Amino acid sequence: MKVSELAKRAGVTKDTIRHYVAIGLLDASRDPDNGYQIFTERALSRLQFIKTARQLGLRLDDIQAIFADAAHDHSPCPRVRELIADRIQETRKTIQELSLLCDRMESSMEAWQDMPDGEPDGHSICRLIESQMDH
Amino acid sequence: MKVSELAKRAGVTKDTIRHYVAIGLLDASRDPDNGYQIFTERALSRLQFIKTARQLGLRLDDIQAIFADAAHDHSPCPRVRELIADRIQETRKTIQELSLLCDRMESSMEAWQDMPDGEPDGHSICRLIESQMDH
DNA sequence: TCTTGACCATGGGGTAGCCCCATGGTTTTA
DNA sequence: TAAAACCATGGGGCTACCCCATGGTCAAGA
Repeated sequence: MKVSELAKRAGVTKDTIRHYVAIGLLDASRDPDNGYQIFTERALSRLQFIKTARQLGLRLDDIQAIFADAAHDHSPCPRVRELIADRIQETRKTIQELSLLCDRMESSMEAWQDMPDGEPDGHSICRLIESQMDH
Repeated sequence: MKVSELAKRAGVTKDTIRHYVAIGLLDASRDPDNGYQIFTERALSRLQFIKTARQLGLRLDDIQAIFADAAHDHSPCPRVRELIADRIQETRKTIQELSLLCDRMESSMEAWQDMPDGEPDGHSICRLIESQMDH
């Protein structure tokens, strides 16, 4: 099948496929007449695998490593368990950081509730932000 | 002062300053003898302002806009209130998405608890991930 | 059969906010 | 005076693509 059909069947964009092919995550043969890429059913299932892995938070190079394991007749499963465990930690940390950011933003908004908008005076840029400068 | 001193006093890297100068967020004059950048105390306070704004979740182009307001004798405060309100919404949404991702990862890990690592067989790539393919 | 619209490939730029490296000139210090 | 420290410039890298322009190819209707 050609790239558009693969894209439609997998539910991704052509650009995504082109990207995966470019980095060697997916491979295609070529129609010798016109140079068009030809994908097999196998490519489709690989692409679906990639989609699932992405939904689980894996990165493209993680998925590369998984494919490399499989290609070397080595079970990628232990690696997958580790990767996901790591990703869970990272994601929790990110969530925590974003929560703190949210707190900062909200407490600033609250503090600004009773502050008038500052008018430009040549010294200050924005009174609201400047009022938060020690935090 | 030269770039290193500014960097040290503001608590940012030289590269950060170079970046800000490159995009016009910060400006510097030049020593005519050697072309070195010269920063004023004003640049330092601008940089501190930028740091605070970044800590509040504002993006560099937001900050550009704030400076542009101030430069046009227009109070940036209303804009800042809007920007932060928007950013709060976005951040909440991101947190929600990451929480869902975390849930997916955790429920997968749990489901894999009692699954053995699959051995390569030429058809399957990774049993663990494939077991999640319908979600 | 011709045309026109849909499809394909390639290459390049953009995203956010920097970090890191290499090269080569300058300044400072011992 | 020579080495160490500092400066500027330019380019590549990160993440996972998206979007655009150009130009060739194909398929279906008039």
